Amino acid sequence: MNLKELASKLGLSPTTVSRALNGYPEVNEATRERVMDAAKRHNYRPNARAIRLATGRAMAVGHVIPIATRHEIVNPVFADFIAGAGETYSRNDYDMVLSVVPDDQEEDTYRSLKSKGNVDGVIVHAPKMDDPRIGLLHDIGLPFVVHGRATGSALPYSWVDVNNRRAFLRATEFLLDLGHRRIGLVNGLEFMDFAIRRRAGFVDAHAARGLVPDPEIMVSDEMTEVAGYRAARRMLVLPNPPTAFLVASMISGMGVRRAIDERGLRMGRDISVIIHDDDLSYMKNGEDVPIFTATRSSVREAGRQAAEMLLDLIAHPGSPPQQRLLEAELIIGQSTGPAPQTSLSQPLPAQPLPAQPLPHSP
Amino acid sequence: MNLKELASKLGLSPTTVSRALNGYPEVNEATRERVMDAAKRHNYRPNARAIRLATGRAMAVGHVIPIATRHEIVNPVFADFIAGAGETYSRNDYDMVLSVVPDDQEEDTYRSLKSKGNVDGVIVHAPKMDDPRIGLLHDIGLPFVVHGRATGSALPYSWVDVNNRRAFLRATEFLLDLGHRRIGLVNGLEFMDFAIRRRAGFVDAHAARGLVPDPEIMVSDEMTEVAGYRAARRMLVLPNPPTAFLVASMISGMGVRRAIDERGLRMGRDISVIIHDDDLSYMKNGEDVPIFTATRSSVREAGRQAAEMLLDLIAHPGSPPQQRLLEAELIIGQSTGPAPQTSLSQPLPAQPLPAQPLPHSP
DNA sequence: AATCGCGCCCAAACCGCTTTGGATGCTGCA
DNA sequence: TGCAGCATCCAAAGCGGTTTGGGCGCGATT
Repeated sequence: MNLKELASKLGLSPTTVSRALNGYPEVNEATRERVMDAAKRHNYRPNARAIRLATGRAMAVGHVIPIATRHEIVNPVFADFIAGAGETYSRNDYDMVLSVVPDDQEEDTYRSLKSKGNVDGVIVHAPKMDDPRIGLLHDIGLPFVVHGRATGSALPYSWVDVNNRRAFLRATEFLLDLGHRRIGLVNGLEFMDFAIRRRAGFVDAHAARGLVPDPEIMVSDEMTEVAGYRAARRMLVLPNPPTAFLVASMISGMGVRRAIDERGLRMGRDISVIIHDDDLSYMKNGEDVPIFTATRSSVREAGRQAAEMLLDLIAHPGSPPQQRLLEAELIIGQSTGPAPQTSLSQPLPAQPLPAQPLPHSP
Repeated sequence: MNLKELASKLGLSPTTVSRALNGYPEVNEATRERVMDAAKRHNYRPNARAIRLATGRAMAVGHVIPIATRHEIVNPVFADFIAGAGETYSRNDYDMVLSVVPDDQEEDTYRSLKSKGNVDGVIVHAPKMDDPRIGLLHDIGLPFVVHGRATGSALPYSWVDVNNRRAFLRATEFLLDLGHRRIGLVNGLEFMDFAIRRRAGFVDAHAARGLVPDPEIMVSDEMTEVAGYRAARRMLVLPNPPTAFLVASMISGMGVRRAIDERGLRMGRDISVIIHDDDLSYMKNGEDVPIFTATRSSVREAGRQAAEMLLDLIAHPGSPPQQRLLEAELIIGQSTGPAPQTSLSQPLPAQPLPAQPLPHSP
């Protein structure tokens, strides 16, 4: 059932039917109702391909996911962001198209998306310092919103980001207020923009009290359970181990907790831990009471907002770039407490460590 | 730069240019090269919207992701599956469109995808017993491949699945061979097809040796860290606790491990654990040596194969349904060992449990 | 010499919508 | 009465490709 058939069935021209369905004023209300009714009865749904060609709009938004042989973007955070953005798209009758491409083809994918007209705009994921994608998208004139920011980028651009610096600043202050003076930082990879900002917040909070954090207990690595475990493990066997950890993610935090457990220490009593919680739908930080004290910010909500911003940009071409900075809240859980009075610098009566290679901090 | 412009620049008709670029035989080889060359020089890329309308094909595959207020499909496994499927699509110049919709709109979404012509086929995720989507898609004539199977479905349909029953059968046998007689099952939600099959494998392995597993130590719940922790915790305080656990996922396994650590037990020595490992890209089961003994099967590879199957189905309409059963391999890690000689039924000199509500098995 | 077949190319129809540019008839006002 | 103005509808031209149905020239066949 297409427009022409429906029109002839109604004894009307395709023009009028099209206008009736799309709410144009130059059609009699009685006629419109008749058309609407017939459309529903015959289950008519206009062909999306024809609409796209006729209007010149793709009614679709792209997300490019580079696949590397090394560490991948395809991470749990990404999935939840996509879910949030997807909600917005389907509410607005937009399609979400995902392009999973080898990372050396990412640039060409954006060019192709634009020139083939597959999408009206894109979301840029996981920005790095001086991210080249911003200049590229600006050049080819494809509307975009960055999830995060790209420090060092000269051009203005639209973004939605969490105030990562402030979040880690506050978390660090909270630990300092509890009396902790040696805080281990288990950060994400510090060529990622968000990790850079978190580190800055961590350092600044120290600096504000005349302290300088020890580089020995600041680690930058992938946000996996194993990496978190290794980082914490290494720090805990130092002569002067940290009394608290600030950790980049829930998953890393589980690794940190494992290292703590393994040493026979008790999280929240012997060692405090604060994580960043992206509020993932399938990885809740506890149910009624939070397990970890955390800086929390819903990445799903960020997805919704980024998508809304992009649709707005698409609807109003030539409008200036928009920005939105979301604040993380500090959730107090069971993993933090006052710094222990007794020095932990003496070897603990803990279980011997199982034989495993001890990686060094990168 | 569109076809017409390119044609006039070459002094050819659009017909010939189109044919030259698409490899049709009725064009002189010299002419073809001239066209190819000009297309490259002018960076001509045919408009996807026009192609779709003209050919009547969407050149796109849909994935519908229902969003529930309760437990969500948007899980880590899903993300990796998507990544695998996405690789296949982009290699074949297909788009992947994700529809994130409230779960009560899932059916209408499939209808709409079909009648509006957005996609040429869909992948069905997370099949349940007697899944109604199979009948629906069959009725509306939209090609589809199911990731998993739907026990009880009468119609034949295409699917890609892991041999979940066999995987858990072998894992259970392995534990029984090690002398374990009380094995706790920490399963996924048992209205999901894969969880039903895993349970069957677990039960069948017992039955083959004349054993009947104790329902008291078989739990079905979400595959989260917290749920895994709670399930294991509850079983470990039983008068007759299990000496081994068979666990549905890596994340659940981390919760189980936490419960074990908390009791002061040592995984692999006091308690054995086998998990199912979906081989997620960002959640590796160790690096050189596996942490957990595991039944491993790459969900990403399943995504690739499901996508390939679907594209084949689309390319050959009317061809019979295809099926593909992937076998999981049993990876021996550090989390399993012989059943302890001494009975664990006596209360252990472990740390007291922190006050927390003890949920009962559903 | 007439015809056939083939290689090569083109004009035009078509895909299913939107949108421009009228056409028609009726009302209201000078 | 004449005409502008408005409400309502339609024919046709697009969007940018693909595909059908020839057309033309030339060597080979009869």
